[in-house]
Amino acid sequence: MEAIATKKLIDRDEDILQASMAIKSIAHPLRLKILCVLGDQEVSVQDIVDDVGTSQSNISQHLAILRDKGVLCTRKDANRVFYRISDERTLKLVELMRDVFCTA
Amino acid sequence: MEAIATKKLIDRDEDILQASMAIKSIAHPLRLKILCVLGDQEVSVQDIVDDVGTSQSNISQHLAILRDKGVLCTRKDANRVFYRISDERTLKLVELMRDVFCTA
DNA sequence: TGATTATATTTTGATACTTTTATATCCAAA
DNA sequence: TTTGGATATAAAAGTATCAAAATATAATCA
Repeated sequence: MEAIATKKLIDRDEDILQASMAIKSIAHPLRLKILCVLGDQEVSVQDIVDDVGTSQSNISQHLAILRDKGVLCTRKDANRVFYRISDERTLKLVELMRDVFCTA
Repeated sequence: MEAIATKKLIDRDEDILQASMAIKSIAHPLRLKILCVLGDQEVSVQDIVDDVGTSQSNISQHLAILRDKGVLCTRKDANRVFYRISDERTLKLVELMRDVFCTA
């Protein structure tokens, strides 16, 4: 019972695991909101805290998760840290998620 | 400190919650693999079990999660149930996830 | 009817995740 | 060199998720 004209999605289990872990880091309301607040810009932690609206500690921990998965990267300037989205295609991903899941 | 030319990603908290819940249902290795096995086809539970490789009960639980979030839909034929991906754009999403997160 | 195949649901114990609170570190300005 | 703002880390407590096992439902067949 083989597929006839199936597009290749992800075939290696290793890749499936890696992708699922990265997606998991995005699949939390606060972390998805962080991505939406960042957009294509560089934003300081304090500004993210103000926009997203939870404690600084909580934001910092969620930022660490996104950073550890490679979704975000940082630049330090004096005593402030600026976060931005590492790969601009991540924004396309968020837009597509919105199109598919938010237009009910 | 306002953004100047930021694209609108997801602005309503309600939409962010809905999107994050749907993504969360995909962000598990077995469930992502189920999507990859399905592709654009309709596949029976038993065939999914054979392809993905875990117990029938476990697959059924994961299918229920994807079904409840609207990612999958079903058709029953006699005593078998066939699953397919509800919205074909979900496949685009998986492809983009693969491109962004699996090409390191 | 009784047996068999296919799928779904419930329960349980373990593990992982999230939030909160408290504390620590880093850096610049005074 | 102390002070205060900004960020990170740690520990604790609450909550959610997971896989496995057992059980249940539903359709088919003998």
